[in-house]
Amino acid sequence: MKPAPAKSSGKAVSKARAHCPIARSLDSFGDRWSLLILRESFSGVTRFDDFQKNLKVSKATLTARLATLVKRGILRRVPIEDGARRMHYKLTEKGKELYVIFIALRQWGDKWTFDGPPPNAVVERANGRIVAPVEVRNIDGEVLKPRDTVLVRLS
Amino acid sequence: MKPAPAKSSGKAVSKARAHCPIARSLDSFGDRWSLLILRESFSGVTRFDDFQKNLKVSKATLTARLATLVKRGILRRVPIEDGARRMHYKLTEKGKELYVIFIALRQWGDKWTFDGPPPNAVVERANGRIVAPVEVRNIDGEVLKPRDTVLVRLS
DNA sequence: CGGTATCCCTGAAGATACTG
DNA sequence: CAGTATCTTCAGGGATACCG
Repeated sequence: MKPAPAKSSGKAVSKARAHCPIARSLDSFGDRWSLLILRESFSGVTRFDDFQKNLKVSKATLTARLATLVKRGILRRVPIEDGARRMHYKLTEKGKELYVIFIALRQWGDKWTFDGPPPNAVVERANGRIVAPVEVRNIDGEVLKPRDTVLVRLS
Repeated sequence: MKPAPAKSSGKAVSKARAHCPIARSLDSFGDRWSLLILRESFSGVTRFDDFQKNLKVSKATLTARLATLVKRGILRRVPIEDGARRMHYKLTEKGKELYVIFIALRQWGDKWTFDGPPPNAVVERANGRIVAPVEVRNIDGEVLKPRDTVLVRLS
């Protein structure tokens, strides 16, 4: 496929997106279904059918989203060794490093997007203690606020 | 008169989305433009025209996205006290708490979505030191990995 | 089981023009 | 400056049917 359909209209990637690591991140997994698929992945789901049953997504869409996530290197497609044509979709290292983002999104969503008290909590598996809110820290472990940091271009 | 209009097609919010704090988070600010607008907000931009010039977004779209962010309580619309009809769009507390998410998205995007070395880095304003990678920690400050945590429903 | 192949509908967003 | 209004295009995704 061509990377440049020219045709400026529509969903062409603007320069503002192309150079922004935040936009590039969400372009990698931030669409309607990919993050739900990845949420399932972090819960241990690996099979097409399980994704489909859990998410109630159409098969065509699921196929497309899984293919994209594989192409992006976030999931890996591995055949199950059982003689059948079954497939596993497993998180790559790149995918696993989305973990902190997902936890941060969860914490913010639980805190701010429900009317009542948060309906969920992330807890330690071993002892059930609530996980601390994710924070930005410097290399000394001190918590940083928005005004404490700035972006620099390296290239 | 249909008992269940259902009207399933299109972008209706599925149950999978409605109850998922991750999906709800991205539904709040994860669209094509909102996160770029918020990126600008974290850089100190507050005025319509500055958003428009920096992002090269159409005015209609910018108006719509700003309105949505205000409605969601992420931005606040405040008149500038200069006699003119100028407006500021400022981050609310809810908006400011997106900070850690944006930093995490930036770090992941810089690390994984460029072919060469990361083109950007988040550094401390005061001394230029690279900010540590955001991590998930328990209340004792110990770093947690995906297998160490689980989601529990409170309601 | 794990997909393809169509067909259709919808919403996001660009372009352009107009307004107080 | 800070929007509205209108028109159009386009990609995502549901529904449905089919396949090895």
